[in-house]
Amino acid sequence: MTFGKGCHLHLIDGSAFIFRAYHALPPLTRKSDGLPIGAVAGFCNMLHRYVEGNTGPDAPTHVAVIFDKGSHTFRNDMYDLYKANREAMPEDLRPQMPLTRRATEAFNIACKELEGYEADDMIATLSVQAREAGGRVTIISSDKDLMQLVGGGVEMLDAMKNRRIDRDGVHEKFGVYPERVVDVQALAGDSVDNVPGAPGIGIKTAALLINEYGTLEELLNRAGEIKQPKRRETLIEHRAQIELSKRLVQLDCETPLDFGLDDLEVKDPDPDTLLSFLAEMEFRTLSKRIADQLGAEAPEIVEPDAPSAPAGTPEAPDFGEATYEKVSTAEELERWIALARARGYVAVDTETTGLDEMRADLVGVSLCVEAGHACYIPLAHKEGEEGQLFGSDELTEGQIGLEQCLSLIKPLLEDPSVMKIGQNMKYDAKMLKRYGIDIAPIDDTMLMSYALHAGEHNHGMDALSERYLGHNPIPIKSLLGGGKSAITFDRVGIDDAVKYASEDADITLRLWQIFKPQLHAQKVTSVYERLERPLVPVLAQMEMHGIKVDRDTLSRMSNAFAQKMAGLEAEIHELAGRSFNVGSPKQLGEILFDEMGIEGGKKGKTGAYATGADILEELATEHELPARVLDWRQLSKLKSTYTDALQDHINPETGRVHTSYLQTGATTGRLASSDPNLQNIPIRSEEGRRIREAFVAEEGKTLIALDYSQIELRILAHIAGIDTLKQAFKDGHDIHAMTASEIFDVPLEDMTPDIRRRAKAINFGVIYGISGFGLARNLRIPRGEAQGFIDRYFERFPGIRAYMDETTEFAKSHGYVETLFGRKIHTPEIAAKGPRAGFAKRAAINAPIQGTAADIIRRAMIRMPEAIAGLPAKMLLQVHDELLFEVENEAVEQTIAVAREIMESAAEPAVKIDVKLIVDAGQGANWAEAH
DNA sequence: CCTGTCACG
DNA sequence: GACGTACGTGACAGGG
Repeated sequence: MTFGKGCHLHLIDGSAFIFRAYHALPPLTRKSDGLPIGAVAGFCNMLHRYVEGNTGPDAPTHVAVIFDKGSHTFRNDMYDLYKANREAMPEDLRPQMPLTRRATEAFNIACKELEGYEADDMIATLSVQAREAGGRVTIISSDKDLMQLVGGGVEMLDAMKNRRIDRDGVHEKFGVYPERVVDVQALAGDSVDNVPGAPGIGIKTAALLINEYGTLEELLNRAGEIKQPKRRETLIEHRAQIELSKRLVQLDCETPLDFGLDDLEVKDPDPDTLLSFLAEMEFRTLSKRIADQLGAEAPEIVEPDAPSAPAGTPEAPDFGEATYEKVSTAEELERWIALARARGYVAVDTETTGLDEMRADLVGVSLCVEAGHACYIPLAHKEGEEGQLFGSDELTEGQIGLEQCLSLIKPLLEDPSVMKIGQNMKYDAKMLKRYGIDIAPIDDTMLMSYALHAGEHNHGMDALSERYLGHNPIPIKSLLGGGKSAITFDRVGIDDAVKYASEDADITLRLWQIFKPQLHAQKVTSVYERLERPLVPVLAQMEMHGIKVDRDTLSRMSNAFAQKMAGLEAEIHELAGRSFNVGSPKQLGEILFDEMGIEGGKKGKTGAYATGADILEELATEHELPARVLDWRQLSKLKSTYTDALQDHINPETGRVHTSYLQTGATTGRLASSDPNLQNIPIRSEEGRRIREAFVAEEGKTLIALDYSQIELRILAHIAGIDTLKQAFKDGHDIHAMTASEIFDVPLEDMTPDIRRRAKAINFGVIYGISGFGLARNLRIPRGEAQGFIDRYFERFPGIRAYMDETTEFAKSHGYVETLFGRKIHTPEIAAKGPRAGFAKRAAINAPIQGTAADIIRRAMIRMPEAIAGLPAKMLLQVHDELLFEVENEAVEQTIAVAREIMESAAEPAVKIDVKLIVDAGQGANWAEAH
């Protein structure tokens, strides 16, 4: 195609791309040989993103990436100090420069440079040629030196901010239009390029003067007329320097090019060339992404867990060759502490007698400062051979005393200039806190893995070690045994303990070295630093506070449940005609469908009849027995899971229940609670709700519950941009009634509870990635009817359908979805075939909504301790959209006000949500009252 | 150890 | 055209 009218030339400032890529990424190296590769990686990513974005009316017909060549140009001949203050190119960038040229060629984009000229001059020349040929030009750069070229079909595009700069944009920046930009620059000078200009005159003054006198020449000729004496003298005195400056900033539009515009025509990349280049660079993610898009097979790249060393640590020894030391004297410990201080970071792991940090005792500490070089400090190992009934309580010889070790190590662990690295640091932090150590600052490999790989795999150390280091750690079972005969870590022989504990610290350090640069490369640094890491001390505090649970209340309820269950059991046996285990679904199924001859029994994959609540409920309309079983099951659940089990979780020392929050448990960013799970305490049934009466405030204190009202629907309204929903929230309307009114054409004043209930189910369904089947089951209506509701819903809210389609498309092309705060949730199953694809699709639709809500409450929690620091209040529990506090009676109102404000504004300033977040508050002597 | 069931948001 | 489906969790009991 001959370049002419209707053509659109894109000129990419290659150097700008490279430097941006270089500074935006950590110093990545190629795994196989340690070649610095970060800038090339960033460059390729930018190029790829650029190519991807080339759709629509602004798509180019011609394109070139223009590079600088050499450092000596004609400007140095004019002025030997030109760009003389530039720092030398970083050592690790230099070898990457030729690779960026190869990258450009691999993408099949014209790659041009010219000895003795700057890229800017070539860009100027090409722009002028294109403009004269009647075409459009977009210069992809934010370099202000290029602004003089704008106009007459030439625009600039700041790729980073995705902002187009036209003549008005230039005027905004320089106070003059493009044709006078060089005049302003000549006066103002440029410290970056070492263009002198006129001393004391900046862009503002320069623009003022140029606008007054028209041109630089006119200004210099009539400089004597200037009223301000200082300016007048400067201009007269430095006239030569100003004129030189103008020649320096003036771009050369007549560089001798050995190619023409027609040579720059846009071409599709050749998959083989591009993919083999990416493979050579060992860019795994990008290769895969591009291969998927081109419909080609991604070439194989050596796995990171292959024999080669992890990035940045080419000298890391194999685990087999690692040296693990036992530290048995204060001198040895001091030497390790010095090593850690010298490094500025140290991996730390604590060994204890159990998994409950509130009750376990510290047994030892391991440290690692360098891959393959770690130590273990045994502190409380006891004598006692295997098989011996009672171990002696004598401490094994050769251990530093606990007190001495703590006093030596405390300054290191609390030193703000030494980073402490751990796997699941919350555990170690809580443990150490009980020994008077506030460990900080911390990095956590488990949380890094979560920020990077949520949805891909779990984040336990064993899994991470195998996956990223290709090494299976020593199983703890091999030291402790299993089952009843399991021993605690203090009974493990010190030599074994040294191997195990040192290895854990070693693995942690190696994982850290791998994950740290990845955070940056994957753009999840801020997720990790703002949403994950700062939550650790907050959760640790909450868990250590615990919540007071009244044993007597639970015990009384247990007895009452037991009595009722016994009555029901007798009734059930009577109805069945024989006694059987009501708690056995298998036996129940046989009774119902074989012995009693009820029709419609369905067997699951195990061959047993299904007896779920939904099935029993259907049967209950006709039969008495299933109805009784349902009652029995409810009581059984409440008793075994709550009234009985909770009592066992009351810590004898504190009289409180201390849950443990798992920060990486849910893929979406939600927390999970365990041991016990305090996020599923009953509330929906009246009988179950009473269990909350056992969760009480201390004497003289009150429990406060604050929960976000409809947070997920509000987020949906924002993300999908549904104006009707936004307005309804703004007006404080009943959102389910409003939805019902919209889709069922019922005026609000005629709303019935049943119609509203249906709309509510649809609203929730939407959040979950609605299906006709799911809604039908939930509402117990025919599938066709449910589908009709959904169809009307989408008709009424087309934006929701669009959101769903866009989200699934995004998941398919990227392999992940994102929350408003940049949390990535990977969706590897999205490409699956069959029913798994359906699961993955709905999960992908739900994840940004649920995840954004999770991010918001996390932000509130992170800010909360400081906000309530002056109040006699403690944050105790989080239940996804609710926070529970315990506060002195007299400060209840104040605490509600403060906490509510933090929660309602938690998204800000990072994200502005179109719908206001509303927090409801309740208070009382127990959780039932407070909610 | 896995499955079914059921408690929560 | 059939198939199987609401999203995210954890604990408990039964049964192999």
